[in-house]
Amino acid sequence: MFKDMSFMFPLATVNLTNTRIRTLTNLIESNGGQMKLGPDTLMIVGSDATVELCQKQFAKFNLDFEQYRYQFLNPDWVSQSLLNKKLQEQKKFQLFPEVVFQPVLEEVPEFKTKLVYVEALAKTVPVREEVVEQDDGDINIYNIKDNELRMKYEKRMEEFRRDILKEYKQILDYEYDYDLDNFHNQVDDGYEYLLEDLSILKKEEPQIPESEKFYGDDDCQITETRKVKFDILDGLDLGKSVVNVEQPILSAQLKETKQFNPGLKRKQQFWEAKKGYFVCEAGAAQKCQNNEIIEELEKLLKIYTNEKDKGRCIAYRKAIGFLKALPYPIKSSEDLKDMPTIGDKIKKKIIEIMQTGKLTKVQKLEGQEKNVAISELTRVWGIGPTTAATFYFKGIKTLEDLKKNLHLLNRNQQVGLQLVKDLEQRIPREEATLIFEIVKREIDDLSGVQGLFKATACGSYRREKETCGDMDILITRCDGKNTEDFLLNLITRLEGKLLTHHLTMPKRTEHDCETYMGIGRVSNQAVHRRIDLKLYPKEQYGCAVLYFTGSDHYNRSMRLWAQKNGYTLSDHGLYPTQRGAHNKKLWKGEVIPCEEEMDVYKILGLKYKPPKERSV
DNA sequence: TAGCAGTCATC
DNA sequence: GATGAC
DNA sequence: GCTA
Ligand SMILES: O=c1ccn([C@H]2C[C@H](O)[C@@H](COP(=O)(O)OP(=O)(O)OP(=O)(O)O)O2)c(=O)[nH]1
Ligand SMILES: [Mg+2]
Repeated sequence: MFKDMSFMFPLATVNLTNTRIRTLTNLIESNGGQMKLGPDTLMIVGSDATVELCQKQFAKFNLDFEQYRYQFLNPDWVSQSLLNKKLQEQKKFQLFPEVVFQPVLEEVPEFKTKLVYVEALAKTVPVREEVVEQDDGDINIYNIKDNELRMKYEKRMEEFRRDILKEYKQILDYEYDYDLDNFHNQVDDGYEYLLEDLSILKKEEPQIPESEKFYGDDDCQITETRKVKFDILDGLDLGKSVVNVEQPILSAQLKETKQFNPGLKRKQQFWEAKKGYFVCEAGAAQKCQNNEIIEELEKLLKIYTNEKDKGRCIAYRKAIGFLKALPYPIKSSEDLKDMPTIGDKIKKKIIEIMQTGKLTKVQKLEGQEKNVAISELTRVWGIGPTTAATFYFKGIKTLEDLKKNLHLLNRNQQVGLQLVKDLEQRIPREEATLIFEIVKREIDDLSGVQGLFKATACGSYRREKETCGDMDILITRCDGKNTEDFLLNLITRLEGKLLTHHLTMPKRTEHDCETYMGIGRVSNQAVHRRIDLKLYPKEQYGCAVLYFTGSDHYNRSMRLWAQKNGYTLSDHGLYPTQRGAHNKKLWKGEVIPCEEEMDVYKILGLKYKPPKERSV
């Protein structure tokens, strides 16, 4: 129940961008408040503390909180509505008719749109930005030769145009229950259309001198969306008079990334110069020289993880990764000059650490009751920052409190709680080896043929760490044949010998992989350990070991590099990928076969790193 | 100002 | 879709 | 929080 107060804003009058709304949501929700965002209103429920927070945050935004606070609501009503999930359903919060909405589309760039002047409406409307390959102009996909067919087609196109315009009008008139993003999704659904066809005229593009233009490897350039409503042609017997209606244009025309990924060369050249910034290229330093700084920054990272401050998490993680790759110690602020990932704020913090050995910020935050509680609660497997925070606001602050509230935990969390003391201990390498041996023996016994299945111990074990947080074992069938039920049988056989608890059972994914997560121990007296078993088909082995060996930050770095170079890298494979504005995926090609880790490094143009050097 | 890795399981 | 995990 |  929310005994506290609540207030709401008509979004129309508050200049809150997406980013700001996200910041605000995070802030409020991580402090026990609630925030609901409707298409036109922003509602906040919380205590006095929440109000204070909002005031501060608004001040940071340079906004006067009091001016915008619209009204207080009856807390009982809000409690009821939240409990009944009414608010989520009420798109417009019609229960507050006194709120006057004023459209300010330009001021609230809610969606990834650009503003386009629509002549027919005599208004500027936001239109989602899209890019697509432009062919050299010779191929006209509406190349319908038969006149009658053409007229039929054009008639339909006309109707379609009218519909779209009507919808746009509705949006603008607020008759439509609008959610522009959704609207575009709906339009996307089955439709493809040309902006020109909607009489939406583009603003003049800025003139780029010919010398600065880049037309891509194959003299083609993505400039604008070219869309066709596919089902508009349904029922028309077009014979062969229409080119390319069968396939979406993107996949039909962009066969070879290298050839058809426009601007890729320039992009790759650009990132090549910054290759050193990627820790996957630099690799971990043989001996880490900046442990003191790293330890302190990691504390801050942990705090921000608990606070769910995604942006800062990323920033600190990158900075830490970079320091781990640095082969020399930082001695003075001179050393910090021009270091990537280390900006003004982090630089200042590093200097403070060098001078005093610690951070006042950490001291301040670490001691706060809420952070203490969340750190404590997230020790349990299955409880993350959000769950921990909700527990905290229910007054559950320690593991002891959790034990009294077992009904609030799911099965896995209960196991996690029961074994928390065991699971947070790291595994000595010898014991890890023993676990691996047990699994390997069972694999051979089960398959009946020595070496038919290959098992690889990955994770920190493969990176030659002295202790491991858990066991990560990757299994593949060397002859590439069917592995139906193998993992399940393996687990059943290991139940008496190693495994004690199951967390998730194997299930085929769309990529033909299976994952088991569980807990086991080498003897009845031994400590319980987390054990992950993964079964991947042989074709995916290269990418799978690469992924499962990590470290997590190393993976992210490598995947970012792949992204910047026109690929997508995952545990299943390496794919050529074309991205448009805002890194939106436009096209994903066929998987590039990589049976070995080395294949991935070669294709990405990165130096091979032995596992040991991947501990960034 | 937007994006920051990519995927899977569970609820 | 949110959360948590690897 | 950093960066294109
Ligand atoms: O967010 C993540 C977490 C993990 N991994 C990969 C890399 C990692 O090496 C592997 C196994 O994960 P685990 O959590 O076991 O990490 P680890 O590197 O083995 O360290 P630890 O010693 O804590 O087990 O899975 C990721 O790609 N992303
Ligand atoms: Mg591990």
